Amino acid sequence: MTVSEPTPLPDRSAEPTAAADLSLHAAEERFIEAMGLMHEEDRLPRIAGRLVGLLILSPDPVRFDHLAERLRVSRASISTNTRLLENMGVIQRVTRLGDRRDYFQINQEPGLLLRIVDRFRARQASAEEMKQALLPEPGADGIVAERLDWFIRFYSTLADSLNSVLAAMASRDGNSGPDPA
Amino acid sequence: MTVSEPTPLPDRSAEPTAAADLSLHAAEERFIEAMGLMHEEDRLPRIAGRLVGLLILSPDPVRFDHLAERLRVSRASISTNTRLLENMGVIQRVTRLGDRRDYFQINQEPGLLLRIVDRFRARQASAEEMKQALLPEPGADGIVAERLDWFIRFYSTLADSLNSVLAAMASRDGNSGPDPA
DNA sequence: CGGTTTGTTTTGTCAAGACTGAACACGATG
DNA sequence: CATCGTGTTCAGTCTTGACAAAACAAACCG
Repeated sequence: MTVSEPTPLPDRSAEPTAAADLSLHAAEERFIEAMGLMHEEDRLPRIAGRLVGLLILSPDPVRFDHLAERLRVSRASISTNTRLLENMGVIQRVTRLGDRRDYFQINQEPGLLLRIVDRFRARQASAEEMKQALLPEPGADGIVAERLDWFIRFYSTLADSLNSVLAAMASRDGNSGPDPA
Repeated sequence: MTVSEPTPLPDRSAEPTAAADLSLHAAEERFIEAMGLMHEEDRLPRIAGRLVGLLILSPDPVRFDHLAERLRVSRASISTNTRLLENMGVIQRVTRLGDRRDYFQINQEPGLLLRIVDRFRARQASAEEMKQALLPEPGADGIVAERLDWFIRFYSTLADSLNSVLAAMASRDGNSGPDPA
């Protein structure tokens, strides 16, 4: 017999507070959906974004199958997207002695942001390459070179300032060690 | 009408094999394709990005049908995407007395960048809303609130610094008005 | 061993949307 | 008027990628 659920009772494995644990408040759902949409803008699967949202809101690591339940998606999707986020350094897989299930928690958020910096740098680099290629032909158009300069300056300044924001926040995080409650 | 060459050559304006005018150097093509990819990341059609790339490299306004030729796409696509970019304020349609064709030139680039700021602000707002909704329940988890704070602070700082970069570059641009050649 | 739990990979379906050719609108022009 | 030149809109095709179900793998248990 496959996964049989004849019992309508929520007698989950060991959680008496299961109801409070699995259901999501309206505001939480809104936040999670918003995160889904946001990450979709960044060309990540919507489920990946929802995963990030859910994990941000979860103080403790969340079990693999609970992720599937709470987001109401297939385990396959959870597997794919957790691995994706793990490789990007956005979330972290944690395990426990004597427990062969996987848990996940959010990382202190650099992953996604470094990605943004990379994108800016790529744009800068592309304009720089173009500028180089333009040099041999000086005659035609100073205006094009000017535009490329603007482009380069903008994206490099942007990437730099983003980096410094990141650094500042990282250092400020240093003191706020998560005290064991 | 701005003649692009000092015309030591006979008029070959209608010649499709006009090497200098219509064909793109390898570096130009690379740049244009890179711009296509970049804008695709920002959920704009690839052709729109190529259009931006081509117009950045074009000192003078480019004719509608030349856009289609040089990018080797249909006129329909040019129509759709030029209008899209026009509405976003990225490019500008210009016309000439006694000439019923449309020409296009790149704008001094604010359009796309303000868009980025908006996205950051949206993320900040979403986290702020969640933080508010979290307040009534003080008991559970200071760590979640901490994470949301981090999120909020990051994106607000980011949007601010981006804005100031934009402002700085705009003021430095003051001299480089669109000069009549 | 067979069976169970847990996560992964594969395969197929479906939707979104980019792009095109064709039809269209509309002014200019002979 | 018929026709051309110019750009727009519509309808259809085709690609891409997210997602789920099912098959699979591997560790564990009896």
